[in-house]
Amino acid sequence: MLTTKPKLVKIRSANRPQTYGFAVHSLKELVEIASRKLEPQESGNMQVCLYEDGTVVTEEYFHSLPDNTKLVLLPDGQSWNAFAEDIKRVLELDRNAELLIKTAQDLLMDERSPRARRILGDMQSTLNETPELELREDDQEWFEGIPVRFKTKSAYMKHNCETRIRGYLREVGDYTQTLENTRTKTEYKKVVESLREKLKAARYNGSYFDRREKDVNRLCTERGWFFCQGAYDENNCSFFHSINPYGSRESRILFSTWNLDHL
DNA sequence: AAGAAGATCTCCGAATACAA
DNA sequence: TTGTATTCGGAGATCTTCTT
Repeated sequence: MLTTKPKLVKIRSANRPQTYGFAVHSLKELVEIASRKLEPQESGNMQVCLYEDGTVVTEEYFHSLPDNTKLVLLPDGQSWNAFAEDIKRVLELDRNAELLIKTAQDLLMDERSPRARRILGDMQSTLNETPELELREDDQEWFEGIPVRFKTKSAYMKHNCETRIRGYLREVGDYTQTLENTRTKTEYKKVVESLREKLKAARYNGSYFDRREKDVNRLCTERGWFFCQGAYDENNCSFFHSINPYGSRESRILFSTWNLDHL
């Protein structure tokens, strides 16, 4: 019996990144053995797509593929988006962080396009952030320029919030002088006084920036992420603005320009 | 004369420094 | 710890100058 040369392919399932190599004589054969190996629990019909762009592979097309083409096995009708898969891989930060930083650095060296440089630069600095560190002794760079009495990031952020709120309050108080009408003026003063007492009782809401606080008291996540809440007349931010001032000195400084309401 | 480019002014929020 | 004055930098508005 004449045996034709088998086709060599690499194939993975849609759900798992592990790739397997097979040597087969037809697409039909590939679907059979790959299904058994990769998706033994799937009972429905399966199809094969190109990993690269999701093109569905037919029997005829299969024979024209070069050896070692990367393929994906998935249920009939389901489409494959390699781009989404690549992004997902990049986002598996914990597993890939070091490799990613190195790769981004290398690419950045040769990259000329400003847009690509920006994306790579952002990625690199985001990956380099160390929000998990909390103590001054562990992240001295973060504390550069901050009085020595602050030993933890959270304590400083809390203080930072208090002074900010006091600043706002002061501004509101200063506005009194611009009022002409005496009755309005006294009423306004009363409101400001009441506001002052309430804020004082609430310790100037320092807990807003303190990630050690209970969920209801803080505006950030337990890791220190703040999300833009959208403009004052909207319920959320359509741009998904976010920042973690606990991550790096730069983010901490940048955060001081944040108003959390889009301005 | 019109539009582009540059310079200047003004306002605001936050940082900083200092006092109480 | 809290309050206050000063400084700094960014951003927008406005005015001025330059170019065509």
